[in-house]
Amino acid sequence: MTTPTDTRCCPPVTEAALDEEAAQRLAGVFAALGDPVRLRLFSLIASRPDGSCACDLVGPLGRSQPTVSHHLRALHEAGLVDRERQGRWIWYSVHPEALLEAATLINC
Amino acid sequence: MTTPTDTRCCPPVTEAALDEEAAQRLAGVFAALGDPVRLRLFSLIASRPDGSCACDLVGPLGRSQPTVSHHLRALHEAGLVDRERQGRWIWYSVHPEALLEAATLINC
DNA sequence: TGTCTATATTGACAAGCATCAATATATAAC
DNA sequence: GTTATATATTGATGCTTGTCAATATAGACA
Repeated sequence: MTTPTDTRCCPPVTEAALDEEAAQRLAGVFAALGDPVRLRLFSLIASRPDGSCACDLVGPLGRSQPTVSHHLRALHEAGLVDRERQGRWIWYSVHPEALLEAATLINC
Repeated sequence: MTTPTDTRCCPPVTEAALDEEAAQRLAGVFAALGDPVRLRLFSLIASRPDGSCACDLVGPLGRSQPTVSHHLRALHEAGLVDRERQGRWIWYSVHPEALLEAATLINC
């Protein structure tokens, strides 16, 4: 059983100013979405219900494989995507918590 | 008379992948929120119903006046805040459209 | 006019980041 | 074992960005 609510979640930005610690954490999430290539990458993963194989993410972006891998790592470290090995492939899928907190903040 | 709805608004990220043009535009909004100082700055403005005088935004952030002015310009250029001169002071307030589109995208 | 105050701009610097080619690692299949 | 494929890491490069001190701009008021 998991906790139903994220205890770190902040109220909408219209209700209270952020403290430094929350700003640091949430800015990391927004920064991860703040690059056009990475945002498209994230949207490619999110738009497939079961996630995406990394091998399917290189072509559509017009960037080299190392660059895509670098961005996937950034999304993962920001808490936005999960990765799971499946044989020779690695499967990426949305990790909803970070996205939820970010959405809650700006959902006014 | 202004258009009542923003025709550029995108469906949630779980429904469709972004094209390059939309990714460019939305990444700009997320990038503006992707710095801790700027995110706190934005939250300070957003948490006051009538907006904030720039003069009230320098103190709480622990940054120099030029740095705060620089970040205010970044928020304004990203479409996140409006500015309005009121005598000797300049009033900043949330410009909801860009925030709405960003929130719609990640509100899953 | 001149002075005071609020805000913006300029210029410089260091740190960070997006990108790629080359290489490494890891799994699968033979 | 070897070979092939998928992904990650390393190292280098050029561009961007956050920051401040110094300066400029612009409005208010005497």
